[in-house]
Amino acid sequence: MVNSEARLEQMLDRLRERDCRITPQRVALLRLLAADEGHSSASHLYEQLKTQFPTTSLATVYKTLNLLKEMGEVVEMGFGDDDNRYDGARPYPHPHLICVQCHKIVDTDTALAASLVESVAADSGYQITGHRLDLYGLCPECQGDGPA
Amino acid sequence: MVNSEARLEQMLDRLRERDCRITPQRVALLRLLAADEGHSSASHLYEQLKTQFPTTSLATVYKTLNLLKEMGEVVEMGFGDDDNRYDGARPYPHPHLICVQCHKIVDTDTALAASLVESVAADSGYQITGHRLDLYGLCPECQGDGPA
DNA sequence: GTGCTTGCAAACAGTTTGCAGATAG
DNA sequence: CTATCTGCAAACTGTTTGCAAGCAC
Repeated sequence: MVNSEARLEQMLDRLRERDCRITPQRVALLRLLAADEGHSSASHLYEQLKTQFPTTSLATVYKTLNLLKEMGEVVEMGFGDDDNRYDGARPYPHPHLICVQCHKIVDTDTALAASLVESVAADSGYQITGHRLDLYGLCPECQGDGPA
Repeated sequence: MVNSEARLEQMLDRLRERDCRITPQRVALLRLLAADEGHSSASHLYEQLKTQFPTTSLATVYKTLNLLKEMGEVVEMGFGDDDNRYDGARPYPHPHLICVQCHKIVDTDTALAASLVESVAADSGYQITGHRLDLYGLCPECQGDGPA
């Protein structure tokens, strides 16, 4: 797990590089993202921010999120049915484990992902630039609980 | 590539099993899905259907798509930014190659996907029920074309 | 002081739902 | 004949945009 304060500083630096203003709202949002409070959705992040900035709006959250996404500092994960989730702690492709019951999203890492990408790239002639790997299943806690 | 007529019949049988009515609109939609006209979106399928059924509506497309999804005969792929795509030719998890330029989606198969899933499952303690693997890149045709 | 940022509200797009008439079985 | 399906229109939800006031620099 990366140090979330270091990650926060890193994102702030990237914002400064781009001559973006460092507002308290942005710092608070970046802190949430850097701490990886569990691949939150925009509205979840908004709820958390409201405790510190009661007048903040979802639009601001989305604007900042889009800015970070453009900068490549945050990865947006879209699902058809659910709202999008944002991964700011580790903004590079890595497999996600998604619990189908509690909807928790966990990061993983495996060298196999890279070899899989290479192998498919070689077979297909595609020039691979990125990927997304989501594994759906029951997390250990939910296996004990039995179905809802 | 599977035989799309056979796949069509298979889907029709599954509908009959469930005592669902076989309407001309449904047959036409299933035919499009079975032929795998390139992981179409709902509105693309709708456009194609309109040439045969000028009065058809998007709602009907969605209703049938949701029915098939429930039955597990079609896989819905959601993206945050784009509309959802539907894969009816091969309704089981397999890696997709997605061209970042022409947005074409191609099916692939690799044994590595299965070993990757097993490996992560073993490491994590998750009971994996499904997965989704999308590789983004430039397809061979678009590599030649250069950037837009 | 300048102009980027905020936050409100309204606009937007894709998807879903309700319902009356049509139709498969 | 009856229950399901169709197709229209309206509702819904998550996301984006426009704009005036506020604030970082």
